[in-house]
Amino acid sequence: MSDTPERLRDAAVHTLVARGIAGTSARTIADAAGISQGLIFYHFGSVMGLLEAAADEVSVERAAVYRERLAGVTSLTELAELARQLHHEEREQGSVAVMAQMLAGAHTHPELAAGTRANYDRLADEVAQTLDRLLSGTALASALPAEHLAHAVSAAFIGIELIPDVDEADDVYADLFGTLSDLAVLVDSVLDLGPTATAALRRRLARLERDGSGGQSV
Amino acid sequence: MSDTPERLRDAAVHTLVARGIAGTSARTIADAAGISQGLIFYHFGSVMGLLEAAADEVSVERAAVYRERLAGVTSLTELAELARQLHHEEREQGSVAVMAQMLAGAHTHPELAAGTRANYDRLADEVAQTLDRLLSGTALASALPAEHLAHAVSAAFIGIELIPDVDEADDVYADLFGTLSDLAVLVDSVLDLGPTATAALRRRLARLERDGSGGQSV
DNA sequence: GTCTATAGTCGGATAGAC
DNA sequence: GTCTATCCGACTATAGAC
Repeated sequence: MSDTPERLRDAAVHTLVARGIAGTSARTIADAAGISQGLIFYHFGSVMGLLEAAADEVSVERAAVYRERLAGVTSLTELAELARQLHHEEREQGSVAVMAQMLAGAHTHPELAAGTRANYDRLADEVAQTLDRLLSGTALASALPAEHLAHAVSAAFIGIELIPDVDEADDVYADLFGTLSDLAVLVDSVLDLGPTATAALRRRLARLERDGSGGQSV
Repeated sequence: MSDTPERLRDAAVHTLVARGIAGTSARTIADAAGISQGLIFYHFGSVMGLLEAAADEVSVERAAVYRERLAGVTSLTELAELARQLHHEEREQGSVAVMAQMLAGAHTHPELAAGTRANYDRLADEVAQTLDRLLSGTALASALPAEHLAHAVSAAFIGIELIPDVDEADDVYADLFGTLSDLAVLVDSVLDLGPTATAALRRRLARLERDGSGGQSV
């Protein structure tokens, strides 16, 4: 339990989540780990080196958990519920909060951009695969590309971890995950409409796509 | 054109967007403004004071623009298209990018949290009012509460401004706004289904809401 | 109001003892 | 490997000349 690099990575994650990128320094991390500051440079070369290593580790660990949990999901409604659960766990492990702070830090230290983006993609890919499994073959497969949808959901997650709960009364998170549930229930319901309505929807979507007023876009 | 407080606010916004919260200091802002560093403390008391003033100003300005442009929107598909346009303008004015960096900074400087959250709410409220106008009275009014949906969309916008475009080839933004369009077209199409399908959808949503497996949630 | 100069703190990173 | 001590640059903020 006294593996120093491991303790430093953990302390880095904790400091990043608790104090933000602007409050994360060799000294604040070392204090959190109860270790001498110089060891960061001995083990990781630089503070940024430690931050990258810590962010990568937590990203890989959490992506594995996500993959396992996502595998059990059989509807968008269930997926929205899982999202809410994962968010609660994030409070402790903080992989998305870490990512948000690293993304903000990448504006200051561009060398962080590539690695952080890779971590973001790792998460988004897991979501994309699940969405693809749920949507492919349905009437909405072409109207709602899984990969694009996964990007939108992932971006929302990043944003969610940044928005502070100022007032105890209004719980932003309840609102946000409520919306995900609402949308999921809606799409599930649409998918579950009778054959007549589904056919009508297909025709309408096909026409709109042909007219180019939406769909794949750009 | 030589109003010093104004020049400092502009320089603060520019620095925040270009260099991130961790790279924004009295010196970097003053350099961007071509002005002595001490003036920040004379006019705003502290660096944080300047950042708050700058973020507030750009938030109020942009919210007014949003209000005007949103007023002309008549469908979700149009709304998604407007979102894409506004994002392009953000690159210069940067009100959402500023907000993202301020939110990241609020973890380091908790005194920024309340003001930044207020700026976020100002933006989300404009979106909520538009969504309410578009959705109220439709079959989806109760299934898709405008205020909650506005939170999700706003959070996604915050996240979007943070995600870096590492590879020139893959344009994240195209994906993200493509998804918004996809979703908007889908919901518009659902709203535009014939009376039989709409009635079926209403029944299904009502049943799910009664069973408590989704809807308003929490 | 704006400047230069400076005090005092905190940052990244290194050297050397153990 | 880990520590203490230290260099030096950047930071916030203030003082004082103009």
